[in-house]
Amino acid sequence: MQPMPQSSTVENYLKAIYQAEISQDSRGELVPMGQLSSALSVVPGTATTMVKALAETGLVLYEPYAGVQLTEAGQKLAALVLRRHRLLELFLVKVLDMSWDEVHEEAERLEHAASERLIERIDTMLGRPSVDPHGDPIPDADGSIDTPRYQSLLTCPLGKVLVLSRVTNQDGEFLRFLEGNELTPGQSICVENRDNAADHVLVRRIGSQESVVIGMRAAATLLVANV
Amino acid sequence: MQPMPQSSTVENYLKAIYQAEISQDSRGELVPMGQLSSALSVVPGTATTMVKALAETGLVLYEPYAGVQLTEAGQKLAALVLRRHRLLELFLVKVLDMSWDEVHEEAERLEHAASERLIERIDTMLGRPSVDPHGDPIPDADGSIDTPRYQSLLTCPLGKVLVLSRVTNQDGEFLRFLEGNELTPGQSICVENRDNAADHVLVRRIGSQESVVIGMRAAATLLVANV
DNA sequence: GGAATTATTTTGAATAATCAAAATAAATAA
DNA sequence: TTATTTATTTTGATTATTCAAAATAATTCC
Repeated sequence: MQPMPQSSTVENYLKAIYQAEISQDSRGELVPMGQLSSALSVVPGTATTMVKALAETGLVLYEPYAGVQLTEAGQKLAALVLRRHRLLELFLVKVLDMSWDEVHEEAERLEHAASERLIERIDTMLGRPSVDPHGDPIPDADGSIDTPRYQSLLTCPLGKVLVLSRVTNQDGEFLRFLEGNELTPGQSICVENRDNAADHVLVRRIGSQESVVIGMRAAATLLVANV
Repeated sequence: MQPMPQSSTVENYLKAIYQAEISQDSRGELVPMGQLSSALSVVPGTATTMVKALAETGLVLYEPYAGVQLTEAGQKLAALVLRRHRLLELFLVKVLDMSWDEVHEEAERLEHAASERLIERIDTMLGRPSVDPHGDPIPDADGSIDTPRYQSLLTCPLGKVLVLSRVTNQDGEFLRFLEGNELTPGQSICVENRDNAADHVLVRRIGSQESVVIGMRAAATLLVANV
């Protein structure tokens, strides 16, 4: 276990592995190199090299040809990066009045520059919030995170009033589309129909007459909770 | 003139050259490599190498064995880095309630991560301020800066009521010392005595009974204006 | 003005992060 | 199970930034 490097590159690798791990349908699985390298937009060989170095420092476990997995220490660091990211996003939206479709990129850079001290201030100022503007849960200062198991628009019951709770898709274009239709976290909605042939779902915001057609791919990123 | 790199290293070099240039007693002088390398805490050879690369991009003019100087383009970029730094400092103090002795380091990192867009928001929110918490002038968005010519505690008249306007020393220890004695920008003060033999000056804040003894080295960093 | 000192540049090497492309292993299909 | 396809790893280079130490230029000091 080597002295741990602390570059933004390392933080980005840990974050990517972390997010791949939690989005894995079945838990406890190794993240394959191909998935990691494309998440980070590097060629596969680069990811292999980097992950081997990370393994030296004890932040990840690496199994050749199988994949990579965070250790306890790696998980904690990754959660803290995510914490910084999400608190910054919320801060930019609430305090600086930026729009939710532009804060992701900004936070992507600031998360590596903001000190623990600054993040603490922001957390306090925002009243220790539990989710960011996209409904993503914010890890607390010791790295623990509470991730509610939501259903997506693809799996939730039809015709029932539900609360749109989380959007796991940072694409600015898509977020502006949602905002334009008032489909933002906290809104009550109802899935009126799901058409597999047409590959889309029909969503209506409670209080609106119009329903919105969303492709299945995109609909999978909209998560809902019971009222 | 090559495609311009845009790393935080480049920004730090430009900023250091810029600040060396304006603190130069006589203007229009080249900044020697030794001065630059020690400002950046790198060995002289490193500064030479980097400056030669910067010269390729057209951001600086380099004369071997003489020194370096910013071009028009380099000046503008440096001013924008300084703008980001100073707006961030003020923002951290005003909005996040951080203390003026801790914001320098924080801004030192954030200045390379904050987008023009974010800086614009901050500038607006703060009401387009002209100086940061240390009284350092904030360049505007097109890189122009208005630097009033202040006198220091070493050159100002004795026994006259003056306004402490700027502190050109970011050392946290020193700033806490000043704050402890309420010697912060905006306060009215008076230099009661200057003792060359003892290498110190005697300053009194108007409204206080006690006067404070400050060494000449440090006193040179306190700048004052007429009331 | 030549010797000693100081500043600057050069050279050679190191580290972090990356890519391209060849080599290899694993998975899939026939 | 052999051949093919796909994923992963290795190898050799490259770029940015840095340092140590040798070489060189400039300055200062009798």
